[in-house]
This record gives sequence, structure tokens and C-alpha cells, in this order.
Amino acid sequence: MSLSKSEEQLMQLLWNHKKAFIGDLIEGYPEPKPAMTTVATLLKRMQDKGFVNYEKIGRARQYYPAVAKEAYFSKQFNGMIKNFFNDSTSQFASFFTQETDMTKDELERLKKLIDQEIKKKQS
Amino acid sequence: MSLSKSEEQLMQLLWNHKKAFIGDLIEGYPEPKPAMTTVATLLKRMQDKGFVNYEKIGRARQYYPAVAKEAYFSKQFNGMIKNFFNDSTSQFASFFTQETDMTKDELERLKKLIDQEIKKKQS
DNA sequence: AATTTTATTCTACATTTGTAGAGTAATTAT
DNA sequence: ATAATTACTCTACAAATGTAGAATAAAATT
Repeated sequence: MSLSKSEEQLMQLLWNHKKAFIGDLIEGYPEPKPAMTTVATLLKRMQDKGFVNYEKIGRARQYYPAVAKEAYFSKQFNGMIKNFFNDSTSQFASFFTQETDMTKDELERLKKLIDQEIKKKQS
Repeated sequence: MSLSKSEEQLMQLLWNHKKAFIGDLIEGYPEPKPAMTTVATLLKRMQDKGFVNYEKIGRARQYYPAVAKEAYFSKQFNGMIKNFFNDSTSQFASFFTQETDMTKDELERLKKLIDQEIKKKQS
């Protein structure tokens, strides 16, 4: 079970807020903001799918993500690697390196990170 | 306009074949294979969306991708970078480096690629 | 020639997604 | 206290998606 486009958009808002009442989430939308009932429906569906939870604060609900952004992203990303790069992370990596729009400095920094990673694997 | 899940699955088959008759595509599916009319419907919708084209060969159609796999992937990928990493490619890169399951050797190779890329930017 | 297979179009229908009104209850501002 | 605001539930409905049968026609097979 995964999130639809507009559910994902709302999920982004929730990840940003970490905890939020429905009104806070609506404020996060650009104009034209959706009706509150629209957001309420989405939240309900997202609960059913297990991506959102809430805690009752007085009469209202404080919603929070039930799935971490990193975990969600990783899953999506790995799915793409599987489909587009034959499940080969390093095949993706070479594509990424070629196609990226990073500057020389950013690439240098990336190289350092990779070096650290290599050292870790030395163990 | 983008592809739905099952349209994307079919698109993968088409990218693999480069050119294919509907029968070839159906063979590419794992069991249980969908009905031919199902695939025909998907192909029609994909044409409407501009992702597929065909050439008439005798009575039948030889379908081919109207969008390259790389272009499609890039678009999807950049969308994710935008949403999950605040449009920062290098932020993604550091996440990727940390989370990747690549072996030491693969990382070494990646480092070389990055070096080449850095040299290119030297100009 | 008769039958089976392949491909296409048209139609159809259930499910999911996008969006929101009506109704209700609690809360806050006037 | 009265009115306005906030939040929730229920219901609804159009569009998109997943899936395929019926009808038809051409092509391949027996």
C-alpha cells in the first residue's frame, strides 16, 4: 500500500511539522488551499494505509507521521533502482554521476564522503 | 501527465523490447499474464498521454517508446529530489552515500567516476 | 475451406483518487 | 449568550486506474 500523489504532498507537510493539527497542515498548502474536509479525508485514508497516526489533544487530534521520511524515501528509491537499473545500485550511481548537475565543489565533498564510507567498510 | 503504476510496468517492457507487437509485450509479463484487451487499453491510454507510439506493420502495430527511459527516470528522480531533499542534489548524494549498500569495490569505482566528472568541470 | 490465433475497438464495471458539501459538536471571540 | 471558527464524520460524485468481455477482422494453421 502506498500513498497517492496528493496524499504524498500532505505527508510532506506532516513530515515538516512533525506534529500538527489539521489547521496547521492546511496553512502549509499554497493557494488555493484545499477545503478542510478534503484534508480530513486524505488524513483518514492515510491512517487506514498506516502512514499517519494521531494523539487526541482535548477535542482535536494532533497528527504525526507513522512512517519516517527517510524510510519512505528509501523504499520509493529502491523501487526505482529495481525497475530502472536492474536492481543495481552501482549502475544507478554511475548514471547519477554522469547526469548530475552538481558543481565541482559539491563533487569534491561527495568524494570525501565516499572515502569515509570506504574506510568504514575496511573493518 | 504521468504514467500510472501498471502503465509504468508496461512501459518497462516496451523499453526492454525497444519495438514490440502487443503479443511480445504480453509474453514479457510474469504469470498470471493480463488479458490482451487489458494491455491494449493500457497502450491506448499511454498513447494518449504521449508515452507510446506505433508504426503500422501490415495489419498489426509495432509499438515503441515515445519517451526514453533515461529521460523518464530523470524526471521522476528530480521530482523526488525536489520533494525529499529540498531540491538539493548534493543533499541527496550524501544521503545516498550513507545509506547505500554498495561494496567497497563499487564505492572505489564510483569514486573514480566522480573524479572524471570533476576533471570535466575543470574546463 | 474451416478453424484457430492474433490484434483492434468498443463497452463496461469495480476500485482508487481528488475534492468537497451538509451536518454536528466543541471552542473561541464578540 | 450569541456568533463565528475549528474539527470531525458521513456522504457524494467525477476522474483516473485496473481489468477484461463481446464483437470484429485479418492471418496463420490444419
